[in-house]
Order: sequence, then structure tokens, then C-alpha cells
Amino acid sequence: MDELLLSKVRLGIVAELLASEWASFSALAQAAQTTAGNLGAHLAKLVDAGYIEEEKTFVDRRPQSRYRLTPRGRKSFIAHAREMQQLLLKTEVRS
Amino acid sequence: MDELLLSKVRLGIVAELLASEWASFSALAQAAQTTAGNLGAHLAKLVDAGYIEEEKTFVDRRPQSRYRLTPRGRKSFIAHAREMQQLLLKTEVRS
DNA sequence: CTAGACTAGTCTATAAAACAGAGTAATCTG
DNA sequence: CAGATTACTCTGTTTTATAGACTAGTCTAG
Repeated sequence: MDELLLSKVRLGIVAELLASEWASFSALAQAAQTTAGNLGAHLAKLVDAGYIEEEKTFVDRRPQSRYRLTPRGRKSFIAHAREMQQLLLKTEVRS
Repeated sequence: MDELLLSKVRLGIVAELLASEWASFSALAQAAQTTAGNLGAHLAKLVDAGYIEEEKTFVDRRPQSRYRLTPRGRKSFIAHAREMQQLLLKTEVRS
């Protein structure tokens, strides 16, 4: 069970990055429904874990960080979703 | 996204209860791989939320609490697993 | 019958994590 | 240039998780 993926905010980040290759800080803030401060902290954790990649550039002379999932991050998420599915198989109710 | 199900320990509890109708405190301690104190706290949260049911009885003159999933708890878990699956559909990698 | 060990927890203090909001740096707008 | 905006980072507070001490009762042995 992946501790890093047991978080509303971090799952929101990953969900967004699964849908779109690269996402900006502000796009992620919207996706994860949280404040900038909190988002920054969660992003740092995901970067440290090698789940996402950070690229700091300037767009129109303004700083802009953008992020994307690494193969490792993608793999981890898939494994996580699978584990959930495995648990679900233990119950008969399937509807 | 269900906050209550974003926890290693609580997922361990739910997993065990999906597999076996009723489970004792000690069986859950083993399933969730945690200490008694911690387990007690998490069980209390799940009981408060109406996800599990607690039954305190005596077995061989000793106190024994046992727990089982409520329909509500089961439903919530299934919904949670489904949400994960939905996120997974956003990526092309399916292997 | 009582000392020591065990079961089945609960309670409490500490450690870790999440979070919000203040602060920083730069740009743009009137 | 004053004030507003973007794009964050840093720090202090609050919330959550966790371990371990503690309680209550039972069982075993001497």
C-alpha cells in the first residue's frame, strides 16, 4: 500500500497528470482544490519520491513551474489502483 | 474522495472485514499491522462514521470486541475503489 | 491465596502530516 | 509610481496518527 498515494491532494495531482502530460502549478492547484502553500508541500513530496518531474521555466518573463508524471509515478499509481481492485474482489457485491 | 478510506490502517481493517463477516480486535490488529492503541483509535473513527459495527461481548469470561462492516461501510469502500478505477481509465497504459 | 504472566483493550502524550495564510519577487496596469 | 496580479515559498498552527503506559479482569503455579 503506497503511503504517498493515500492523500486527497496528491491523488488530485496525479489524476490531473494522468489526463494531461504537463500541468502548471496553478492548473494543479485547481485540480487538487487546495491552497498554494499546501500544494507546494505535496508537490515537493512527490518530486522527492521521484513520482513527478518539476520543470522551472519562464513564460512571458514570469516564473512558471510545470510538472509531469514520471514512468515511476505512473507505475505506482496503476499498482495502487490495482490493489484497491483486488480488495474489491473479496466482496460479492459487484453492482 | 473518501477521507476515511485514505489510510493504510483503515484500509487494512476494511480489507479484513470484506473477507470475513466478523473480526475480533486482535485479528484486526494483525490484519492492519499496528499497535493496539492505534487500532483502537482508527476503529473508533470508523464506528463513529457508521462504517463498521462494534459488538462487545464476553468469550470464555473474557471481554472480546468484534467488528463487522455495515452496508454503508461496504458501499463507501466500493465507491472508493471505483473512483480509483475511473482515474486509471485516464491513462493509456493498461498493462 | 497470591505472585507473575497474559488478554483485551483504553487513555494520553508525542510525533508526523496537512494546511492556511503571510511573505517574497517579479510583472503589469493605470 | 501606486496598487493589483501571478507564482510561488516559508512558517506557524491545527489536525491526525502512533506508541506506549495504564486499567481491568483472567489464568497458572506454588
